[in-house]
Amino acid sequence: MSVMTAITIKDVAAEAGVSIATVSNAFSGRKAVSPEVVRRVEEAARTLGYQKNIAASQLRTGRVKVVGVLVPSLADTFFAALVSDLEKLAEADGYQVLVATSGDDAAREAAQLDALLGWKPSGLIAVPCTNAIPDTLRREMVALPVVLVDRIGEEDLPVDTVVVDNHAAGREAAQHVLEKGHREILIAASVAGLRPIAERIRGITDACLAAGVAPRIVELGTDVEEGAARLGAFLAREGHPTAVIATTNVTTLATLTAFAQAGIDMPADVSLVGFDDYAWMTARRVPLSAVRQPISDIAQSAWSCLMTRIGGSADAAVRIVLDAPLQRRNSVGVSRRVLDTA
Amino acid sequence: MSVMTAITIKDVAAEAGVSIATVSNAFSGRKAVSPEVVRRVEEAARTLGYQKNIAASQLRTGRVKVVGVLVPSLADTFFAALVSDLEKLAEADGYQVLVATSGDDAAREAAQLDALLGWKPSGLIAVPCTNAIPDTLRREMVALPVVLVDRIGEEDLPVDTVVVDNHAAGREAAQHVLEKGHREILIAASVAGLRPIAERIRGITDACLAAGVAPRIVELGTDVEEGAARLGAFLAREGHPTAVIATTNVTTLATLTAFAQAGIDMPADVSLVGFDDYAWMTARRVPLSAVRQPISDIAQSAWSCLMTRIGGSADAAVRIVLDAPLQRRNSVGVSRRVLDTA
DNA sequence: ACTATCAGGTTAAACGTTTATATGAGTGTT
DNA sequence: AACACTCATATAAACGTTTAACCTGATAGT
Repeated sequence: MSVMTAITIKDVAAEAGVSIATVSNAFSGRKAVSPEVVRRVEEAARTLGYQKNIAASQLRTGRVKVVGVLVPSLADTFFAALVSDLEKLAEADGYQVLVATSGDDAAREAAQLDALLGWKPSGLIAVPCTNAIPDTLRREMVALPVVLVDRIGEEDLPVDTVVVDNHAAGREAAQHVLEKGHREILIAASVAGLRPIAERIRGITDACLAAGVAPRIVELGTDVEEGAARLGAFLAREGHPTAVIATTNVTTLATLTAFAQAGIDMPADVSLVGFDDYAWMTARRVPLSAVRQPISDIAQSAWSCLMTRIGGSADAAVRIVLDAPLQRRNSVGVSRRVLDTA
Repeated sequence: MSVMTAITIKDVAAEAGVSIATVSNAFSGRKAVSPEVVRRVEEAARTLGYQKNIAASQLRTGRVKVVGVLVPSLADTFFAALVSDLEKLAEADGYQVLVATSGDDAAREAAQLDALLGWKPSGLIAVPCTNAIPDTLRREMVALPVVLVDRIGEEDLPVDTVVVDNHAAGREAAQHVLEKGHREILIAASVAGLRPIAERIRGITDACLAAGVAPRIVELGTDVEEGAARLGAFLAREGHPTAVIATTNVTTLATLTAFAQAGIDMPADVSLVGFDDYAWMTARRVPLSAVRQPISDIAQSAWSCLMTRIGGSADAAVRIVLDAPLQRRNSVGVSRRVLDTA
């Protein structure tokens, strides 16, 4: 065992007694190679433990089966699940996924994007962290297949987008609590400026206004602890609503935490509609009613858009809008107002 | 806008009126370049939107700031959180992370490992999906810095490992429920054959046996729905224990789901100690007592081991064992047996 | 029997970097 | 004025792969 230099196609060629071109052809199958030689090459590769150097390969061909995926955070279950699904789809198509997280910070997002692009991936799926599309990305969009997901701040983007019908989702959630007689409704938003959140809020507000009710809004941020503290303070200061609608899974958790800390019983004291749908929401004495984002459909749609573009399609950009249906469970009770008058 | 070929260092050199070597030096700083030229190069790069081709760079140098991370699944919060932490640490050190998931399938694991290794990363952090180390990995371990985390089936591996003291964690959980007077204890295991799970079970069993109690075990697998169904069936068939100790976050969720479905009140009817510690565990009327795995410490340890190895250390392999302390909250009640005799 | 085709193989060039080596222009020193 | 020395820049080779172009027999068609 000498200097331990990596095994290249050259070593395999020597071991199999053929030229390197033949080895390459034997692997890729682009040119006919006799079965006997293929066997020798494969055997040589196996005994030597040969691994193709992807960098060299991609340098030569200019293409590589890699797609970049950029999300705000893997600590948020929604994005982790999304990436997980994308990864499975990618694997099925023989692609490798390069994951980067922006941490909801525009500067980091730009830096991560640069790093990602350095790999010259064949495509990119991104959940921007703000409404603004980073410059690097905007420039790249014309040349590189890009699919934007979830946080889309602008209309008429020149790339495919996959979003959820946030307005409808908000409306449905609001209608549900309104039907149960609630009139004092609080919206537990994460960051109201974010487009999807703004849409959800608008959906809720529209439905409420149609029923002559004015909902209130509190911003809880993107951290559970912090959000619980803020909501706790709000409740102590402003008094309890009869129903809360949370607009993200993080605010749902923050709300539940605040309820637990303040000894608020759900749904007896306050009702709640959560957002997103995870196992922990049903693993409770009172299973949560929640707006279910169709994560695997989102992943599926984004992936097939990307594959179509990588396949060379130059069709006009499509905008896929998916439904986020309300899962009615037991966390929304009939309002006391209704019960009393009954 | 002609044929849209990517911008290379050559274009930058032409634009700045210098040679490509100077451009390279201007970026890397390995050789002195006059400030004026550096400025011109940077400006040229900016106006052209130049992005270094990492593949070419890595081909030439043989090194690249990338580490592979292989975990069983990103859908499991534990691994998602681990990857998230590793990603942050990597970014701080200027490394990119290549994520792959094995889906708890040995064949997929081997395939993903091959794909990962094709990038010739400078290191690898892996959570093997079974007790057995894949051959590819075993062969690579001598040349490539590797850190194994969590699922370690063998002792005396030639690489650094980071694990949790699972035996102690199990013991502590068991002692807690024993102290509260419980004698009918059920272990909700995921897959008893997995080394960390086996250790946890052994820890629980040892503590129980010392108290003259024989715990029972039920295997629930790695899926929440499935696990809840299995536990439901077990409970219906065998009757209720007074306390359940879950050995993973998934089995914790499965147990809670089964409790909710069967209308079992916790802790009045049955007590529970969960595993791992997430926001949803405290966002409840009865916050869960659970064994808290120190995820960020695990990530931190694994990362610094890897960096040391990449730095060239040839010290003997270290084995880092971290504590997983029990978080005592309200899901373990005093057993009825004790209450009655009091 | 001569040519066209084809299968199976080789040679060499190219991809975009980095870097060892060469070059050349200043700047002191003698 | 000749020399050594430094500093900034240029030239060219190398990394491991793919692939166009070329070569050699063998087979088939006329």
